Amino acid sequence: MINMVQNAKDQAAALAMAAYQAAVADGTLPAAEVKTAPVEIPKDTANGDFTTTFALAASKALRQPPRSIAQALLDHMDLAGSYFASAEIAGPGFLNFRLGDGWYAGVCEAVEAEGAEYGTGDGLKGQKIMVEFVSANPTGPMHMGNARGGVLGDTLASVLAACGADVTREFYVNDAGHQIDKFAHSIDARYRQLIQGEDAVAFPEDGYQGEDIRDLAKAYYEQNGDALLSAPEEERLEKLAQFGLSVNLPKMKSDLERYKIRYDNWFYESSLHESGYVAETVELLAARGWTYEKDGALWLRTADILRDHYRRAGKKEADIEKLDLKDDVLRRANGFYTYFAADIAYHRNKFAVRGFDRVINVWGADHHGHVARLKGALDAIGLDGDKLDIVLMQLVKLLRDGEVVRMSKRTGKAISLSDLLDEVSVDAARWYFNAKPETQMEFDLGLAVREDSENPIYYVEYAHARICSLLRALGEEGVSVPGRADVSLLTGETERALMKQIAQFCEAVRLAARDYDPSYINRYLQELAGCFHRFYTACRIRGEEAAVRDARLKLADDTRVVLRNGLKLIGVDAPEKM
RNA sequence: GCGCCGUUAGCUCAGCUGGAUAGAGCGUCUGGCUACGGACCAGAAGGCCGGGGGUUCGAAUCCCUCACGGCGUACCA
Repeated sequence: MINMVQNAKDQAAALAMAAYQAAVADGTLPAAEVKTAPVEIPKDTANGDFTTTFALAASKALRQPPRSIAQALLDHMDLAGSYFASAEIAGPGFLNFRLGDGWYAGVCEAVEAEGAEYGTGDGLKGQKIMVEFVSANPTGPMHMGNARGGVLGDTLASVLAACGADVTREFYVNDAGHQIDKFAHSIDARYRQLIQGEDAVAFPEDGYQGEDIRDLAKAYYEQNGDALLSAPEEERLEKLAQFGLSVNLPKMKSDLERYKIRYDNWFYESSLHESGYVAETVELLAARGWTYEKDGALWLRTADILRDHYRRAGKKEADIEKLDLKDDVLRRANGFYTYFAADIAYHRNKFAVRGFDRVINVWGADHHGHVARLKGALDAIGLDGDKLDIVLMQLVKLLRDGEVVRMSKRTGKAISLSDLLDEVSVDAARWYFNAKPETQMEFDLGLAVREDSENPIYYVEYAHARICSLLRALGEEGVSVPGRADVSLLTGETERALMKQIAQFCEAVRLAARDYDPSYINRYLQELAGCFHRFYTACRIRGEEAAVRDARLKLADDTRVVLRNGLKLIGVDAPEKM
């Protein structure tokens, strides 16, 4: 992994520190406890390519005005053999560095050397990480929230893998518990209505109203007739639930694959119940003294667990009281375990059985109340809740021509993921939904088409297609991309800006992984495409003198590689023609 | 009530661990190839960064407070 931005930052910091030491040695500056020199990239290139605020930050400790410190640094600085061609003092005491030819050459060499690997790193090497995302209830079609969570989780997994992590993508199938029960009762009612008439059978008040439930009942009836009608209720529900899942799960898988999402593992909640792992986990909590019985149910002392946790974190007692912490039921009076109990078991399995170093869950923000208690429960069974990271994603507000559309599965009026993909291209949807997790998004179906043509994805894809077209045109004239080119010929503003942007790719990947925010890649690519379009407008390639032509051609090809790498990271095609 | 997230240009959103004159896209307006793809480029207009305090050389960024919006506060998941 070659990160020329980081290299330059490190070098600028080292140069500043060396200059400071030299200035101390000859008495120009007083000795003081000084940390490393902070290095930043100025927004305006008129202020150099890199800058250090050393003089500003150290002014107080050294008891000298920033500009005189900066002058002393400059007087004691030796740029020979460095990436930098010059340094100068500006403003209140910034020390600005300007990059030399060697650095730019290094950027192009890095792309040349690493190719499809360019941008990847090893910062997370050796880390076994799980990203669990979507995990939608298999009781109905996936909705817009899943469209967002799907992109976020999948792309986050890609970004982490690009940083060297050993990543597993997982879908948790909630094929047990109350929701499935409701699902079964709903299909059962529709099935009986089908045979005995709508009026003869009451539909459960809290049942799933959707048309898809009727379809499932009808499909079962067409395949198996009315024999089930005379079976005991328990058997009927069991059979119908299994039938429903056998239809819905493959549909979910294929919808997700259409969305270019493939999981390494589909984990079934039912397996945790069947193996006794849920019961065992609850017993473990009981053995450690974290449970008690009340009203026939088994409760977890969540309030105590969290109170301890907040105390350790230094939260004020009065603030803890205000939280009004409550305990949770693990096993109902009827003997069934709650979803929470299963979830604790599931996460225990992730760490204790499968040995993940870190587990990331992408959740809708409506689940945020669940975060602290799940982490707390993991602590309570002797695991480390801090190894579980929850990415809370704000929900997508669905509008149709400015009016809010309810996303509930119960009403059956939700717009499903597959409906969405019928209206908008997969790439456009993937680009659009790859936004910062905490921003609330609005998605207006009435504007979906306009949204599509305005989508910046086309700006980025166009840059890639343009380069490919250029390479084709030159190839037909017998001109191919040179192995090596003299990058020092590329001194134009747009050329240098493009090379600097290419160098930034490693940073974009690193930040996306650090912040669990893969939308860094979108913004980066948009900027890269912009740099390329400006370069392309300002600089001709075809017909230029051979050395210049080759250097520019090389730069265009490097851009193509980075565009392709970046688009691949977010699961969007890099078209050669549009 | 308590808690989490948010509030930046007409709209959708950036702004990395506090840094120089707050940015981009869309929309509006004005320009730009007989030349490698005009799905492009250049320029203009458009901002008390929700309000008010505080911290310091320096705040959109950190702290406090208020307002507004979304969400949560289940023997649902």
